Amino acid sequence: MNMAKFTDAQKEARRREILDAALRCFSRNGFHNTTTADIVREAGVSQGTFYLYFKTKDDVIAALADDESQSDALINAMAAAESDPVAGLTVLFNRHGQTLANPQHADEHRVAIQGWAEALRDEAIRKRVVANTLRVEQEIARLIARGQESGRFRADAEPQGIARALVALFRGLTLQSTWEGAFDSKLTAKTIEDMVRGTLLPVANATKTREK
Amino acid sequence: MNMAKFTDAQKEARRREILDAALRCFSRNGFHNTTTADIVREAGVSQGTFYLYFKTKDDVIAALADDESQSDALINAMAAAESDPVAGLTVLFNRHGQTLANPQHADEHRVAIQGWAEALRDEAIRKRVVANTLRVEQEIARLIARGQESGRFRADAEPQGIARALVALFRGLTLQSTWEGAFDSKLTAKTIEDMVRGTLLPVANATKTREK
Amino acid sequence: MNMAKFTDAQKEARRREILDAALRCFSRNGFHNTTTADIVREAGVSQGTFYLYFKTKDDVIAALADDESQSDALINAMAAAESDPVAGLTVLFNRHGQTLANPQHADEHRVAIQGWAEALRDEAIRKRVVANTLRVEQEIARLIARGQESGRFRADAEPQGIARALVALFRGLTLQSTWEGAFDSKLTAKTIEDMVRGTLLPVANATKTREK
Amino acid sequence: MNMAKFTDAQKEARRREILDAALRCFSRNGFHNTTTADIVREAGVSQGTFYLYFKTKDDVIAALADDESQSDALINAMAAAESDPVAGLTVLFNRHGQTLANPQHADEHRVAIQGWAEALRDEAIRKRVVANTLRVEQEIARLIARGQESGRFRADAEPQGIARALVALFRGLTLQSTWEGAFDSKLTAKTIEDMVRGTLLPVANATKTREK
DNA sequence: TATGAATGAGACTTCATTCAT
DNA sequence: AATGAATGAAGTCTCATTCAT
Repeated sequence: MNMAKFTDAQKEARRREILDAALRCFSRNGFHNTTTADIVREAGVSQGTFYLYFKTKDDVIAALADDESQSDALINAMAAAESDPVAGLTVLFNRHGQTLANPQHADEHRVAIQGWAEALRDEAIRKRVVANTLRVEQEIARLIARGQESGRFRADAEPQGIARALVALFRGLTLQSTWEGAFDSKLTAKTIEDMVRGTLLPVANATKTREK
Repeated sequence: MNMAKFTDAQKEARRREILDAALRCFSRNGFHNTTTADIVREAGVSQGTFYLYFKTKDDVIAALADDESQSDALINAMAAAESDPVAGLTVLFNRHGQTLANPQHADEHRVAIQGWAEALRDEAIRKRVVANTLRVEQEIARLIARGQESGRFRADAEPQGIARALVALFRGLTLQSTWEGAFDSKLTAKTIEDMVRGTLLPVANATKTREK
Repeated sequence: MNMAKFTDAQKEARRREILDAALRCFSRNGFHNTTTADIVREAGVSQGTFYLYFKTKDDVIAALADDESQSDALINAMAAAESDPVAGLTVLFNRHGQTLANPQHADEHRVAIQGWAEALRDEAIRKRVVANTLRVEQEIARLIARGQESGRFRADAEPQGIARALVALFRGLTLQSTWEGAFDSKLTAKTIEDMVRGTLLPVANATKTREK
Repeated sequence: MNMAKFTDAQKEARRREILDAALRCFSRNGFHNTTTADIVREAGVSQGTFYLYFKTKDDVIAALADDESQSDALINAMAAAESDPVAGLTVLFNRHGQTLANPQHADEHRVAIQGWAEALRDEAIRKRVVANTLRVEQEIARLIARGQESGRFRADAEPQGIARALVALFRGLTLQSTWEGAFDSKLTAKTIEDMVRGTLLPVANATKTREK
């Protein structure tokens, strides 16, 4: 017999196809109202093939949860790369605001929300989600700390608490923007900026900003 | 003739029992991993009885979504009742922070999160959740507006945007506190207060507070 | 305790109401797609009351099968009452043709057909239907025999066989007229008359008739 | 790639097995007292397999209704093939009489009767049954018309009406022969022949026949 | 006599997963 | 590596019937 007919890259590509198909299905109908039959139909493969790439249906959910982490991580990386922490935060906010308003990411958001619910009952998923949350929080806290070190952020702010609040805020906004078709991203962005400014910037700066 | 065998109150009580049982089950295993058999076992009634009080299993989910609305409404009512809008907001934050930390409300939060996911695919649930969101936002926005009228909040704040952000923030915190066993409510409460203060209070006040 | 609060007549009236309600329901949805809940709703009584008047749901079906017999019997009685057997048969045909075309009897026909199917699996119903069939056949055979005795029908006709064929014919026409909205009763009546004439009347008569 | 694991013929055979099993079950207990579990047990397949070949239980009923049509059509085809219309009718009568008396066809007749009842509430079935009825009527009417053209049948007979009456007659006889174990097919056949003769054959012929 | 809430067996159907080809 | 027919456990919901009031 000939072994390893397919390269790893080919196999990975196949896996991705199935994963993308699953994402679309899950977004449309939710995890539990999506059958493996739906997924394979959407992916254009057979039932048997599905099980060559995933051990169970829950496996797919977990794999998608990882994906989500990766995209978040990407955003963070970009933000952290900025040398100016204020600009870094701005990049972070804008990026996130854009994905909220961008219909192209709608599927991912819809599936992410379902993942949050799933995390309640699936230990593996929960661990991934929590770990991801902590990681993002650390990134943001570090940005804030750098801003404090450089004297541009108030020294008495709590990087940890603020970071956590910001992640929570983003998650909540994801919910709202996904439920409602329209989403006033400008108003929201302004509010967040105000909040962050009021909390992080020294009074003098804050005042100046307001007076603009 | 028409001697009502059971009063409406009795029937409502029965319904509540089933609803509470369902809440416990859903909290434990999630909507979709809870069978009607689980619910009736927990409630101590027969399968048939369940369908005497609910048309379908999804009906229970919707009913629970309503419940959630009611409890939120209660909180708001109390907050709005305060003559001092600043105190009103404080009541609101404390209340919410307490329920987050209170294990007694854990079931409700766990089910609420699942409801958010469910809202993505069930129009009826989505409408309820969105309507509830708007209602809460209005309440908070009104509190803020009253604070602005009395000159205690900055006039240039956007009540609507801030209210929306606060609701989002609360939702996100609900996620985090439910996933992680422990939740540093003190740090979180302080952060939120800071955020709100920095955003709402006039600079002079904000500064004073900070200096305390 | 006071016994016999209701007279038999009152009880019978109540029973009839339920029976009529059941007939309407069965006609609409068939025996098996009609629930006892449907029947009591249509009759305006409670579930419990239903079981005061009927032992089981099948009981209702049997009772309706009897009803059918009675109405058929009525028709026969009238036909038999005619002193002239030819006129008697004519009455019989016309009566039957009229009920086929009459929408008022539609429910009864629809339920009768279901009874035929039910007779296949329910011994009690089958016995009733067969007994009824035989009785009607006897009546018709007797009419024919009387016609033969008076010399108006051909002596070599087989009353038994013809009677049986006529009953079969009527049943088949019931099917067709019930399935199809419209029913050309005139053409059918003429055909039956021709058939009977050709079979029963002496050649001379038959010819004369034709020549008219 | 797309190596058809099973040929269409194999799949059709499997479908037939289930269909035949269903026929036996329906014949025994009726549509509504036959469970899908009964059918799959009789067919020797699993529940899941059943739903691989039929969308619902009602689907099976419809499929059987079609089968019935086909067998009837077969009979007609044979009758129509006869060059002599009188002989054609005879073939038709004999065929039908034989299946009535033949216990091998008992199941089909029992199920056919149930289909008649089912046609009252299921539009799809009704359409099939009515269409089938019309088709058979047309065939018979054509036979009669051919007989008239060749001068062997009376010119004043109404092919349409007679055909319709004959179909009705056959249906009614199916009922009777199915309810009662025994069925005097000889007497019945003779009666039908007499009826048809009396109606269709010219007087001279009719008389001659009688005198035989 | 009348009510209608309660019951629970059982019906239909779905679906994740397997395995022979 | 790929297929897709087969499986059967399990889920949701219905409904004839009972019984305490």
